[in-house]
Amino acid sequence: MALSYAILAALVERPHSGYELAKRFDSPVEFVWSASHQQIYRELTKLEGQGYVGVEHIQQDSRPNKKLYSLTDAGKAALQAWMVDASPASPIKDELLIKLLVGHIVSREALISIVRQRYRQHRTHLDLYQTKAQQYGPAFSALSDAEKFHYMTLRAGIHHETARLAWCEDVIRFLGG
Amino acid sequence: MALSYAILAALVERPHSGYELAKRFDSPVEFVWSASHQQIYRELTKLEGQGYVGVEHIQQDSRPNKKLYSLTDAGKAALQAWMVDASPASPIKDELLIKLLVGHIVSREALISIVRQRYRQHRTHLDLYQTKAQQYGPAFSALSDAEKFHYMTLRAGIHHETARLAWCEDVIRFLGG
DNA sequence: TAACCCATGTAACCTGTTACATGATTAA
DNA sequence: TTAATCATGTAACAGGTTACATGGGTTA
Repeated sequence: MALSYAILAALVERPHSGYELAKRFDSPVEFVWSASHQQIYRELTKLEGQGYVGVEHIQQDSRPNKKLYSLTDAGKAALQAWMVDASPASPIKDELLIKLLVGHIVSREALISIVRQRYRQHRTHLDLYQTKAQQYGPAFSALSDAEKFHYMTLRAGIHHETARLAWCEDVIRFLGG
Repeated sequence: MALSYAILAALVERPHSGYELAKRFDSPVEFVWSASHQQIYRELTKLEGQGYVGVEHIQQDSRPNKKLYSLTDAGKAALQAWMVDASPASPIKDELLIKLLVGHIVSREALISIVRQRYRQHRTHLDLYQTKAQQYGPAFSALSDAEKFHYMTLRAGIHHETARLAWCEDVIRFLGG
């Protein structure tokens, strides 16, 4: 469900090929949603069948031909209708929590190691979000509406990674790392 | 994958029936993992086939008979082996982010409404986590190892909900709510 | 008498992951 | 010559959601 709307949302900005969408949905930090190219091609086929996206076949010489997908009026209307409904908070579902819950059945060293690895990942993600946020500059009011909204999604990433980092620090301190 | 290990982790504490597991995995805030009863019964069948859990059929008079599942040595070993592997951070995947990314195509009022609803949920969740955390009392060092580890998972919930709340506040301020 | 708790399941469907498959162009 | 980029897909499987199905005991 959400993936189709994430695709429609990406198409609000401009038309994309499946390949382009796949690249944008590739990294857990790049876009607001993530998915594999297999999922995206499957979903685009469905969205086309529903009339929510239109396709233009583009012939290319020195590159494979591609299909450019764009948002139809029906697609935009469906997206808007979905947007005004509530989105309940989803459960946390972090594997590390399972591991920590029964942490007493493995060695402290092993736990410290996996929490440290995770700490580094969140550090990297946070740096990425912060670098991107800085590109919006200090003059927030000078930004376009679309840019301001995009900035607010970056804020979510920053809050998220900061909280995860703080938790990893708590745990490492507790484990005596 | 993770669900099976979450079940094994719950069985570390004590044997459970499918119904009991389903109750513990029911709420997004109650346990470290969530799943429906359908998923749990399916998974238990698989875990039994793998020899990771054992079943005891319990006859009851004034209640339906039940099956008590407990962790086998093989199950515990599998859980331990899984626990020492790294758990990469998973993508954020919050529908609200999609909605905010293209927030300019719906009314501010609608956005404020859905963000406020979400804010209230995170408030409720945070209160729950904090109430539970207080039950561990101020004497952390007096707790058993298992209790300390459980407390650390509550800390994750507290960090998580606090971060989400802060983000909702950012967004509401931005939207002029 | 209605709703809830206990207790277990099947079936269909949707979403997400992993593996397989192809093939030209371009940059190191 | 090796790897990356562009570009599209199929197939099998695992994980998660929704709907359907049953039925006794307890509490309001």
